[in-house]
Amino acid sequence: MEKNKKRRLKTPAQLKALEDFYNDNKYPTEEMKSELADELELTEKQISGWFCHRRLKDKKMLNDEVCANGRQDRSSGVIQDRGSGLVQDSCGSTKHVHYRYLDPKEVESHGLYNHGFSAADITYGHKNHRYAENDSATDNTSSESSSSLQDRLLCQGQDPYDMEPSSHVTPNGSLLPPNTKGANNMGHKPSGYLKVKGEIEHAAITAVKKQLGKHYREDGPLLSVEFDTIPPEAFECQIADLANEAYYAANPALPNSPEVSAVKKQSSLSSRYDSYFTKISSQDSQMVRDSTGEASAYNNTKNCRKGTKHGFDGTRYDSGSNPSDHYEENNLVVNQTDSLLHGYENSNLKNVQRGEYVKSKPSNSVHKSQVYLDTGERRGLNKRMAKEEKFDGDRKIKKQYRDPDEVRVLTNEMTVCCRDAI
DNA sequence: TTGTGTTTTATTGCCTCC
DNA sequence: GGAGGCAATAAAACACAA
Repeated sequence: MEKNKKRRLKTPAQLKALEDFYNDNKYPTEEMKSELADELELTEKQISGWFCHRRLKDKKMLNDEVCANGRQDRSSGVIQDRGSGLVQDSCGSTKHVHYRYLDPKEVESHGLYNHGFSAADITYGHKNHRYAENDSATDNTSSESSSSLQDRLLCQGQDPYDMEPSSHVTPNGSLLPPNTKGANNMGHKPSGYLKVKGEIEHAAITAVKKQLGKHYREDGPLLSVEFDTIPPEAFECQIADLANEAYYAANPALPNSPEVSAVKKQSSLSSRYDSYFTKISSQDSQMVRDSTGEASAYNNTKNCRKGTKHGFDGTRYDSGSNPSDHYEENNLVVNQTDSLLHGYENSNLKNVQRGEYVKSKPSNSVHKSQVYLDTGERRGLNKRMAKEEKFDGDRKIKKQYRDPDEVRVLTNEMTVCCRDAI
């Protein structure tokens, strides 16, 4: 007690090691803690405490982000619809509400269908603050596999906010329970009826709505209504096909779209690319020297995370040096300038598949960083974020002017590896 | 330099699970 | 009942504006 009377700050090296370890495993075992304690010359108690507080911090940031995002969605007129049943009251506090107050039709009429699954949902977990980014650079195998948010993020493929209906719908169309793990990670744990209504039913409604596409009509029947068996010739109407074509043309990423098979093919491949690019980018951030020959000084934990972003920058360079390679494979026309300006979004293949949506609504991750930095709500965080943003920005500039040969090398590496993956 | 706000660390109590 | 985790709290350390 006497010794610990005055708390001691962890050294940067200790923090780095702890963060690294935390990114790999949020819940270390006794042996791990012991090893870590030995390595870092700390007590197991300190290690346990640090991990405990670190988890709390993650959780807190997660909640903050949910609130911030909720406010933003609200201000843009979009009702919260993330399968969690979250809405916000007039004070901005987050609440779980009974579903009867959240009419799916009303949700749709507010543009959920057209915009609700935009980048906001896809990149919702893509935190902008420092710890969130960190997690994106590692394979999170922990029990929470949360975000950090998990975000959690691009390379994890397990975004707690990623409520892609496809993950809830089996090939035969039956609905599976949503990823409750992800729901738990939201930091809001409704119980009993609300839990069922909020997590399962809403995800089901969302999935059905997405499958129905424009055929989901405001004046249509309730989703729970059972119908008589439809005669086999019922779907032979050409008008329906025409309608489908028109709609699919505008929404190539819809599950029912004729292009969906191609997109799906890309999807499975993309996820592999995503994870590989993450690894590459992680290595990239550690190994690649910039054009000035200056060794990268960013190979600490934080910047491994940032490496994820830059990893996508790498893919962006790839697509930039040969614009046709990347996007044409997806049968999507993406403005090259746009891809450079919004490279992070567009280079995320998940988002590319939803290019229309991404373009229709700015990325939430971008929004969030702006909100945080502009409003000054979180002063301390903002200060640090601003510093890191600046740091990151400088780095971006450096990377943008990196020797193209290096980019080419990376591109080739990726190509080879992707070929292997195939 | 000082006051204030934020972050980090340590402690404690409660809860859940085995 | 013990172990581990979570949440609340206190206080030191830190950052920054006036």
